Amino acid sequence: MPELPEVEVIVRELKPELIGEIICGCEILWERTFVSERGTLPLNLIIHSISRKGKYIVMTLSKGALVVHLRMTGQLLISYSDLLDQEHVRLIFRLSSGKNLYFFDSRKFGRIYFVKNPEEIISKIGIDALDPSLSESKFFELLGKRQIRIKSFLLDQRFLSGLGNIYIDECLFKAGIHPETKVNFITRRKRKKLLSVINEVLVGAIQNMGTTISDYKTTGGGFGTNQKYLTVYDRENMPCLVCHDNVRKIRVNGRGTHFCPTCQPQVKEIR
DNA sequence: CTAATCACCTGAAGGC
DNA sequence: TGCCTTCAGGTGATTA
Repeated sequence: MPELPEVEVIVRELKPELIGEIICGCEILWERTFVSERGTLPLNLIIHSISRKGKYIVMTLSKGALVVHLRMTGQLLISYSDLLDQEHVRLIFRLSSGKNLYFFDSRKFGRIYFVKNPEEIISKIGIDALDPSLSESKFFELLGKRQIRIKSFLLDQRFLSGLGNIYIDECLFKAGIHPETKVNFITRRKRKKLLSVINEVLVGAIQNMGTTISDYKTTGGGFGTNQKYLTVYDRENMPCLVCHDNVRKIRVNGRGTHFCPTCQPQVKEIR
């Protein structure tokens, strides 16, 4: 569930804790969590910088980089105490200051890659949804004349990265676009609206420290509050907060998709 | 190009 | 209580 805002909050919390630290130990408790050519992490590398692209966390080291994807249930938590006996610990980095960086992940989907160059991973995904260089014209160009449904487009990280199921439903509601609308049927006006809504929704969610539905926790162990402000996600059969029509739930690309049939009318396709 | 399905995993929730 | 089924959703691979 961590999407762009949750990952951004985690990155902001990790920075002051980890930059300058030396990784002096790495214990892998679930093999598939850690991916690298050698299968192990060279020790005594310094953490130089921490950044994010889409839902990936990038930690550049004095040699190579760690790239983390939390997928559904991954959590990065920092603790001085020994949490080895806790459930769902998949990997532990021991740091020079005595701190430990724990990777928890109940569903084991999360991955930590060690690569020479983070571009090996992050060049495969599209521009970050909050990248300042994402102009209207660039966004319009990405949308283009695709026949794909808008929800599928936003789920596909190769076009625009960072949005996941929850924020996509929220953005499409606020932009008044039905999730099954084919991209090429979205007017210029609506495209413009969609981009500004994506910005508002993501920035707002970061201010609220993310959305905690089930597993998400910040690195400090805190919870987000953005779930209090969700308008359609997980509100099936509840009244729309704008028009009081019932929120509907359908499946798009196998994902539960929530929308208001009145605020997000289905576009009549010509021909 | 687009879409559907499955695989990867576990825990929570619902039905009986 | 308890067993069984379904659902949750990020991504990649495979198939239609």
